[in-house]
Amino acid sequence: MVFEDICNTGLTLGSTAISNPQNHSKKKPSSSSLKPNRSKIGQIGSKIDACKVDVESTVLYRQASSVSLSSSHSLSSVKREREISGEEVEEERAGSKLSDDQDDQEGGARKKLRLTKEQSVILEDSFKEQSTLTPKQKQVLAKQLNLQPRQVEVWFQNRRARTKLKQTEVEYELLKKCCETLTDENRRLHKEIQELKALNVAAPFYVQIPAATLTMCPSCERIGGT
DNA sequence: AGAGTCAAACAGTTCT
DNA sequence: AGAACTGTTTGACTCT
Repeated sequence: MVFEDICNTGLTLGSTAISNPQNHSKKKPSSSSLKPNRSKIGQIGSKIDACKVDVESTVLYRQASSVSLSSSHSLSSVKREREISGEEVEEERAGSKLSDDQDDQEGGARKKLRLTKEQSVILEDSFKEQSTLTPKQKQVLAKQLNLQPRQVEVWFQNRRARTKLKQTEVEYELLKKCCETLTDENRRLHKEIQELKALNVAAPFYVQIPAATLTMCPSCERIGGT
């Protein structure tokens, strides 16, 4: 492989493009302090919809989790079980009620929706085919997944952003390797020059041309003719 | 649409 | 064992 092939990514080595924006650790705050800031009145309608979905999914998530937690499985298997039971979750999502889950919503703390395995698979498949959706495709997919079109839209936005981030990380690693290789090569060549110079000083036996006809370039220190 | 960000959910590790 | 802490993933939002 040629260096140009590796290095021609069109990227600049800016540190801001490399840093991971998600690496901000936070202590888990108390639920009462977790009020999302919602300032724009114009978006309240859609947010109410989103909240409703979250609340609904919370009920279902809890139901799925409580079953798994009663067993002796590890946390990861709990998650897997929840994903496996996605079909039930999906069914219940459609006809869920809010009334019997008021303890969860005390203080207005909002739980986060997690997509089921099936929903994720379908979204991933769609993304593989096309990374952007037409409004029509969005509608169809939302209906198929029993989600709000807005949720599908947001999922695609996030997916694009995170794909790009991963790609950037891969390219950064490639450029880093490329840079290291070039540095090594540069070091090696400098050393070689020094050795040749030393050799030249020690035994200039090969100079056959009369010294008077030769000139030395002051910058590159090469010997040339007149 | 993309970038930046927040925060819930989850996973792994350390401490008691 | 389980509480506490730390780090990661991901759904959702705002701003440009």
